[in-house]
Amino acid sequence: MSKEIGITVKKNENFSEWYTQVVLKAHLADYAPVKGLIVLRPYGYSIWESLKSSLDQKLKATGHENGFLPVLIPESLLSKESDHFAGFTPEVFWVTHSGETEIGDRLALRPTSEALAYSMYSKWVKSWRDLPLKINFWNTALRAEIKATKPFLRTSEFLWQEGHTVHATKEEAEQEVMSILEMYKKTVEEELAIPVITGKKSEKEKFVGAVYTTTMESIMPDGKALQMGTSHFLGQNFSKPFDVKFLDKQNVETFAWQTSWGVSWRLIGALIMIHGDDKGLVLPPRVAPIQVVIVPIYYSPQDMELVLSKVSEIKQALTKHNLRVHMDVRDEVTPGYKFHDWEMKGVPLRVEIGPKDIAKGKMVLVRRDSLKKSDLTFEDAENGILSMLDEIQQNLFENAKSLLREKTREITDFDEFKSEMEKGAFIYSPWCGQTKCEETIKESTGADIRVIPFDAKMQDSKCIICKNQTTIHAIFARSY
RNA sequence: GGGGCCGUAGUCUAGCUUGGUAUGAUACUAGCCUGGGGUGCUAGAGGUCGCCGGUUCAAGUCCGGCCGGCCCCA
Repeated sequence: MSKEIGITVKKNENFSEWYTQVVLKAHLADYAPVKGLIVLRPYGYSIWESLKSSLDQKLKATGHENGFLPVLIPESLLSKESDHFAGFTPEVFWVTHSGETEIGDRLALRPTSEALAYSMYSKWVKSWRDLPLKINFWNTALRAEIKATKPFLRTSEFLWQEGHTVHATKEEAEQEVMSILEMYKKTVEEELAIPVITGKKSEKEKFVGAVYTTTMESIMPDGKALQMGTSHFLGQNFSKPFDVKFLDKQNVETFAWQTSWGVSWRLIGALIMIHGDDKGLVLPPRVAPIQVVIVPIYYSPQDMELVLSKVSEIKQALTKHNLRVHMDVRDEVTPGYKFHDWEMKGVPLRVEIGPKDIAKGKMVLVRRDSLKKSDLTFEDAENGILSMLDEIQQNLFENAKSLLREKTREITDFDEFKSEMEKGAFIYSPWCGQTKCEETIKESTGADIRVIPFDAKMQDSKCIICKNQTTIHAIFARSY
């Protein structure tokens, strides 16, 4: 029937259009009236909630607390750290009036909260006993996107968390940077089933104001890289202008060492791109708002009663295991319609129960990842479904790892580099460490350094551009 | 950053060249029929034609500006 209900383009034929359709048609989000802003619908927000809850637990378990910061930051405060300010100012939204009255010190809608948070921290941190201070904020940030907006990937306001910590020593702060990055990696790999590569950003690509930035990066099916999260070592770059200092055990006034880090709903964008297929969204069970959908099938009122009571029984049994189960009892649409509908929405597992199944004592299971059908007896329902969900989660992760492998190359010759980059790839190449060579690559290929992986081991080699000796192995890619 | 395209009911769309307040489908509501891969019939309801201005007796249609969206190439 009407094909417009479903996804009308193939993922590998028009990736961009496919992505937009999945976001809208799976009811993840919709466009707001202002350019670059989206409304997150309950189905999309639920994914964010799962991700949030998983990360929040880990943060709390490691001594972080949540706080809340206001959205308006006076320009005078935002501009205190000059590099930081210069980096963000092109995309800041400004509030210039309250009612009809012009505001003298105009107010920024937070592009990030370092300035505001640290102006507060300077009041709260006086003694070594006040440290470490580890506060996380679940909020949104606003950065004006002039062109090329894309739901979840590039929006003028985005949901995220930003953590801001203060430490007595450099070592402790650097440990924090790494432990957060590891926490992010674990969360993304285990919950979203997306493998990431962790490492450092180059000087050119680091967070403005940071001493260095660590990052986790992944590659999308179209060959473009996506930054999945960052954790920054700020050193004393902010504690000095914002006066975050304390008296140490020797009664010496000392500037504190700081970190900041964040992940955003961009991760949902990655999830859509990595796992989705021609039929729509494919969700890993861990974050799926609905993990199991049960479609009852019946012809007569007698069958209806029989089927619905069996379906409720199964649903109840599964709910006891904390599974998110939905019973699709709509009678205005046919089973076939429901099958397509839930496939588009990416529900990991579908259960069909009709009179024939009840007669056989079995139900039909259909996996969203492979679309394979199988039987399961009612007695085995709970264990069978639990283990199949685990299998789906695993399988999605394995598929994503294969994608990453397929798209990764190791190249030392620049001509080969250029032709491979045209296809879209993660390219490991030796790099001398100079911004000049990095810029040459950017100009001629559009690719930049996504990450200098921690685990990239390389013999002494020659920079792909200037041929100077180096041991740095960087990953280059075009990016979102 | 550069270049194309688009905006009419919840959704998809005809009408625009050649001006006269709008076509069809789907979804929605009611009743029946159906139901294991996007059911069928009958009736009903649903519209500031993105916004503002201009031309005109008359603008969805022509002109200008703005807002919003999509795609392609750096």
